[in-house]
Amino acid sequence: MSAGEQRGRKPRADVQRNRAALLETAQRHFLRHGVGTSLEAVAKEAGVGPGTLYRHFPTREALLAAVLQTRSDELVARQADIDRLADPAEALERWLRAMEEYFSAFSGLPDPLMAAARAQEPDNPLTIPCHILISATDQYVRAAQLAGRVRASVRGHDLFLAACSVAWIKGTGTEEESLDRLRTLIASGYREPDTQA
Amino acid sequence: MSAGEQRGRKPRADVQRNRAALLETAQRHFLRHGVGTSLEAVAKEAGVGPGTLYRHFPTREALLAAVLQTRSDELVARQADIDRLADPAEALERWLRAMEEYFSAFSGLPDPLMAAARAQEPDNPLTIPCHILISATDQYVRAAQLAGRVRASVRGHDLFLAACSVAWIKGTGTEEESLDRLRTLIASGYREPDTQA
DNA sequence: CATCAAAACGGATGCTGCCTCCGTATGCAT
DNA sequence: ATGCATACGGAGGCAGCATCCGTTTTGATG
Repeated sequence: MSAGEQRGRKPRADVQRNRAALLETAQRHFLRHGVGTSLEAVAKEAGVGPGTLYRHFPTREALLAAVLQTRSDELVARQADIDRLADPAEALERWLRAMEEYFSAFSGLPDPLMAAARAQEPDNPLTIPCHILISATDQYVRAAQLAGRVRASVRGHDLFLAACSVAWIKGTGTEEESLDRLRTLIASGYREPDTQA
Repeated sequence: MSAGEQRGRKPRADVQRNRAALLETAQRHFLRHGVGTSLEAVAKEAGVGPGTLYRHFPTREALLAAVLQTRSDELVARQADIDRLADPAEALERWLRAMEEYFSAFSGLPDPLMAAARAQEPDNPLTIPCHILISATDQYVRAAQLAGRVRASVRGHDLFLAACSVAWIKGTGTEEESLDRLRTLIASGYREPDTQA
């Protein structure tokens, strides 16, 4: 073993090419047909055989998680903006909307997400991201509670579920107006009633 | 045509037998495996061919609607009890829980339900039941609003969506404790804040 | 540059489930 | 008992999943 050698031989070029093509194609298909889209079709359009797809991504969730990585990064980026806000209540609100949009990235996404959030399946590639989101939500909730803007009984996990629900309903094709009514209802549910006046 | 004859010849015996067997078996399979269960398996276990199943119930939704009929009747029965309550706020609450239980009858039920509720697909056999439920919810909401117990901005449709959401989350295997927290949150969202004290 | 072995490819394959079509069987009326 | 409308049921075509293995590609080595 020569010094400076990093982990065996150099990764093959075709591996990276195929992985990139698969991710790109998968994203398009998830966008157009939802998370239940045909993986065979994805492989074919990416110009690889089914075997190659399954070698790169052993399960649908693995592919989904990889495609979602980009969007996770965007979410983290937004977090920086949100953290800059002075009002913790507004920060929470914005964060919830950002999460909801993330959940709505593809139709049908909330289902595998909930499955991953629930479980102690450490091998589910979506589990970690979910728990990160729940923790983050809890942070925002606590901050808003310290400012007396959110009821003390509320937990981050509750609002994670709420955001997931709204995303799920959105995915079923409900009109935006109904969604707004529901969001308002939920907001009334977690906000501390005004003590003034 | 002799008098007293009703609508052509008497319905065949095997038709009714098969229909009953299919409904019974389907209910068991929906309970055990959710609404996505294999219809072939249902047919086989009911002792009929796939063709027979599809002749009786052309789509999965049709079978689902037929199986759900029993439970719809139970819901109507409960309505009688609920209507007897003096407190309209409590009536609304009970009604929401009854609906939620109905939505949770089988895992995965909320999805086809939402699809039916949204659409102007008059041929979807679940559409009518859904709209009935929405109207009923609106009644309870209005009554509670007249008593000043529910915010004026709330619509029956909103709470229908909320109940459906909770049922959906329940179906993903979330613990009962989390569900209760969410129900509480939603209740805080639609209830008129106490003006007393 | 030629050679080699590891690594990756990809498609044939077996499986399950959906839904339809049509030759056959069944049961009601006469 | 007979006839005919009605219903049956399974074979068959299709699509998608996931795997396995013979073949090809690729980077390393001298």
